[in-house]
Amino acid sequence: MDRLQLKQQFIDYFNQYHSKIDWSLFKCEIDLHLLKKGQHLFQQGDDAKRLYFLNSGLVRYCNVSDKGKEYTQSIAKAPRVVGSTRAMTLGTPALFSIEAVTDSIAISFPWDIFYQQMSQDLGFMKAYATFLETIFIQKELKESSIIHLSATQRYLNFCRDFPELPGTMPQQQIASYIGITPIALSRIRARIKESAGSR
Amino acid sequence: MDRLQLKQQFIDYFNQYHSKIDWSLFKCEIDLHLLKKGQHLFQQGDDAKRLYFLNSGLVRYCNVSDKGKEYTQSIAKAPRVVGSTRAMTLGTPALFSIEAVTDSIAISFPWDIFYQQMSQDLGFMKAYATFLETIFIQKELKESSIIHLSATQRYLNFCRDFPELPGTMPQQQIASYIGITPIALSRIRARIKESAGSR
DNA sequence: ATAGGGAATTAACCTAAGTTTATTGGTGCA
DNA sequence: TGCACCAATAAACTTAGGTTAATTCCCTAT
Repeated sequence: MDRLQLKQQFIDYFNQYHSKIDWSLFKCEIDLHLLKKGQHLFQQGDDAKRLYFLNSGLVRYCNVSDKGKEYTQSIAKAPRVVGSTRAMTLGTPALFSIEAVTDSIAISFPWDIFYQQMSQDLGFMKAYATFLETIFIQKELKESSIIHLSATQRYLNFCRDFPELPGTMPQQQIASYIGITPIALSRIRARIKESAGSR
Repeated sequence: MDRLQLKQQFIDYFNQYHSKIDWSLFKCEIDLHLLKKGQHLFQQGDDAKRLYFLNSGLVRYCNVSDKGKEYTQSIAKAPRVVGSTRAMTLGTPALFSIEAVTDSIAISFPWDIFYQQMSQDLGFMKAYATFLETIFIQKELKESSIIHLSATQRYLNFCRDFPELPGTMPQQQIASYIGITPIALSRIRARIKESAGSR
């Protein structure tokens, strides 16, 4: 799998959002990231001014609060654009790390150079806007689920949305995605199993 | 205050995100909304395919869950673009209502016509992308505050972010913004007052 | 083969917030 | 003037989830 192919996967992915993008503007240099499970694309606090494209694998966005609580904000499956919108656009340090849940492959390029080149193209901007709309809507839904649903229901939804993950991903990380402690998740799983058995 | 002035306020607002927007493309018809406190721009479940611009006043985005829990997702002060990104772009019914917290003035136009006209212009698309980046980042921060902070801390932050609102806005609504019941908020306020008195 | 370390489970206890119900306090309206 | 209604508070009780600590299980490295 060479760089050209990886780059083409990125282009194919973005074309999905808008078909008329002038990719001849895209000239910036590409970095390659081969991640082993547990390795990071970048860490909370870094200047994460690059745009990453996850060619294969699975990553999670996680951040640690002042009090040391770890929280998995988001889980992203390839193929997908990943990175910190905030860090890229405002130039502030990233508020989360991106960590490989499974071995993963990604490419990246400096956001400001890439954006400068591509923002000349209307097609790209339309695609980018659609991408932003999509991730915004996802965030709204996640917020709503945190507010309105119980931890049990959020776990069941997690199993529905990522059926391949329970078993693969450590339960601590699943718990942190749901917003609870691993102990609470363990209790919830026990209760689910029990009520399934008694039926 | 006539329509032309209200439209100009919208244009000024958007120019803030990008200065080179070709507003001659903007030809669609404008509706005017004069809202008394408590009235709605649209309601949860409506086809909210319009973009609204809040010229003056204050609104809240609120949604009611299956179980009848009300939650205030967001509070917007004029001048600001408001509306449901999801309902506009996907054409699905709105998941929240927009309600005037104080008497407010807004204008609106059909999103699809507006977008079709304005998306011809690169400057507009850059402004729109920047707008989306901004609201996405705000959502990320709100999610983080829900997960990592206690209700008490979220209340204190609310008072910091909207110093004019405690006293103006009913406490039920403040509670629903923080994600707790009015009873819980009342308890929290009592505890704060008490610990302030004992100091 | 075994010792050590992390992951998951379980139990006991604690705390924040929800629920129910009752009381107080304004505000508007007859 | 007083009634009615809603907002806010308060008290009593329940519950979900956090915290601490002990136990088991499994995997890896020696």
